[in-house]
Amino acid sequence: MMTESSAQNNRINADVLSERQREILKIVVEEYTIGAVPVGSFTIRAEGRLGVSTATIRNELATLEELGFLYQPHTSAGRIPSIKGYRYFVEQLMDQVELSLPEQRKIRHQFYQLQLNLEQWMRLTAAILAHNTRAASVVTTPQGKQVAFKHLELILINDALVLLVVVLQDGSIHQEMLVPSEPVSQDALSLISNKLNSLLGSSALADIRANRQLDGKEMHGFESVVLQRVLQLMKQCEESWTSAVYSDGLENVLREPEFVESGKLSQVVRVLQQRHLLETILGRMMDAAGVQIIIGGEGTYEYIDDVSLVLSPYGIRGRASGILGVIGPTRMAYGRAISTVRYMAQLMDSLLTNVYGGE
Amino acid sequence: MMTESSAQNNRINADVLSERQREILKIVVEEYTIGAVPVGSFTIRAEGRLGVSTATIRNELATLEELGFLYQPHTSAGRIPSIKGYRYFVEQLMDQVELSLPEQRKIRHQFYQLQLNLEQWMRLTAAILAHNTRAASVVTTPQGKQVAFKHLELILINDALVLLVVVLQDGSIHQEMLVPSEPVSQDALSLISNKLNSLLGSSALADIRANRQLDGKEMHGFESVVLQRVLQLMKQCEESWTSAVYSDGLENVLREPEFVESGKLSQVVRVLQQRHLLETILGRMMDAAGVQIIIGGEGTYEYIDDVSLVLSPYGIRGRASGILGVIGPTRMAYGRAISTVRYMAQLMDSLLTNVYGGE
DNA sequence: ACTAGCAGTCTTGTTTATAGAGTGCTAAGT
DNA sequence: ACTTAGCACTCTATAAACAAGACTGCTAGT
Repeated sequence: MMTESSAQNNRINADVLSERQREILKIVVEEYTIGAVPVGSFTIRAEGRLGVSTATIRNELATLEELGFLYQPHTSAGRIPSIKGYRYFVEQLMDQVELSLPEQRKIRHQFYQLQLNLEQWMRLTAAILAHNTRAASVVTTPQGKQVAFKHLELILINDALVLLVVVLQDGSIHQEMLVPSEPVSQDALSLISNKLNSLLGSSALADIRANRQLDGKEMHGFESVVLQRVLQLMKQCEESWTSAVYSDGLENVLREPEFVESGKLSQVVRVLQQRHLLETILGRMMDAAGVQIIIGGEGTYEYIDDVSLVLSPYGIRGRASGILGVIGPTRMAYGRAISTVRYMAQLMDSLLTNVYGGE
Repeated sequence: MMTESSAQNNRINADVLSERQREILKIVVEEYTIGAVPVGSFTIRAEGRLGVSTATIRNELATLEELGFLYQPHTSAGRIPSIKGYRYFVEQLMDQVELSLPEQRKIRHQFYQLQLNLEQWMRLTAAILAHNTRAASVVTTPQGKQVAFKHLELILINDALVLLVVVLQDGSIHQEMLVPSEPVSQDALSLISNKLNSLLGSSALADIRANRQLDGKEMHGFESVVLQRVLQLMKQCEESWTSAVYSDGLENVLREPEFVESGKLSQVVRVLQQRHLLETILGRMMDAAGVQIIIGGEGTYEYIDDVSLVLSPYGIRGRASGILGVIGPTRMAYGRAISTVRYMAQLMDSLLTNVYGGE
């Protein structure tokens, strides 16, 4: 028996299948993707690409099933691609097409209408992914490899309340309210922020911690409160790398026939809603390069079957990265999904590099 | 025939029903809420609160149906509350209980563990609402009645990029990247931000617009770019009042029997995902006081039937307000939902007033 | 090596029968 | 004038039986 394929070890030797078997497998996947109905020999024959009879096709189908690329939900039904079948399709059979130029242009155009606002970019990316693939999309904000301080600002809201705004190196902004133990003036706040800004410079969290000089300096009460909060904030950023998750197109997926009944929709919703699931899955993506495909949970993720993910890291080479991609039924149009995800990742790469990468 | 009840005009005269009819209607709603199965005379009898025979109950049920409080999905099935029935239940019959003190304490405790961070509050509120009511929750950020400037900051990211951070009166923070036409220094940026900060003061958008003085002042290129962006940003805030929507517990609702099949789940998803639907619904809530209940769309919202909303505005009296609440099947536990929504709204009121309200 | 033909298997849809839930009505009781 | 026991009736839900159809796998012939 062949070893099980998995996301980690998923290359399937191309030679195990004859050209005709490859063609048949391809047709099965394509037809099943369209119709969501098991594909039989007559349907394949009707496709016209094969010049052989249904009997021959049946023989090949039997072989493909034996090899684990297809299965029957029951005797006397057509064939459905197995996870292994999808895997083979994706790696060996699929027509790798790029998004058409008009589509690319249209997408770029939508971005150019936006201001230089990361949040809007993420939202738009999620919307485009969902719309183009007719699946649900996920986009996480790009996060710097190491958390480093950039700037802080203290703003007096009223005499009992101070707004602390911290800007980190990756451009992310964090806010928090502070209650000073005694009334302060905006001038006093400006002094503190100037001092801390020049003190902290652009240092990474580790550097700041190491810098014993900070303790040495005399800090009066509120100053050290601010410093503590800044450090704590940076620590939080370091720990949870998914600051925000944008998602769109859930309604696409709940129209799919495999989700209308059965609890399978809840798998998608769970993945999208429960932060730690998403972190588990996306966490393993971070170090990968290019578009990654997880088909039907593929052994590693027990809680999702019948659900596939097409994901890609994106960001600025070596400095910051996020994840974007789509989630849909195993029976998804992988070609379109992959090309869309790849294009969006590249687009975000270049947008981010243009804007932030000049350093 | 009676006039249709609606969210606007929904008081139903208490006198139309006898005490026994009221009791029966109450039992029907309660039982149906639990079981999701049409309630028949024997079930009502078994409840034990009524000392009469099933035949008598049947007569009363027939009357209640005639009056429009109940209906049968088909002859020889039990009764299901109609929208009117739910309405009457909610207004006249329901046991109005507060959240128990231990529950209140537990919730407050969760908040006190958080920093003074609005975003975290919103998230927690959404989580608590969803968990407590076993429905999906929605929370929108409180937004000031009028958009007013508070502070801006310009931070040099690199020589081709400037981060603009704008803080508005309601404490909301907005960021955007700007590309100066020619390289600038941080010192130059500080000059600009100081100038604009003192110029704009704490003025509302309308005041700024009216202030022709701004045009009069000579502004060199980048300075006016910044000003333009600030104004545009404030305009956007004024137009769309839902800056962010937090939601949780969608998985609760998709376990409900009326949603497992049929397209009814998509109603909930649509309301939660599609911004403009939410704005339509929540928009009418803003001026109301206290907990509002929309049952099964109730005529006004055609796109939702079999879905109910329990919502409440919250915020700082007269200055800022958002909406929080839950969305679930019409067959939801209104008592629990209402008491939870009310408590959370009050809690947020007091938290916000404590922090921001001191002005 | 391929294919026509066919028996066999399984699903799906339809029909029919049955049991059960619940009603509405009537007639009798309080 | 209510209330209630009893019963006929209706409709659903479930199961069983059956026919039609979809595919297959196999065999034998090209």
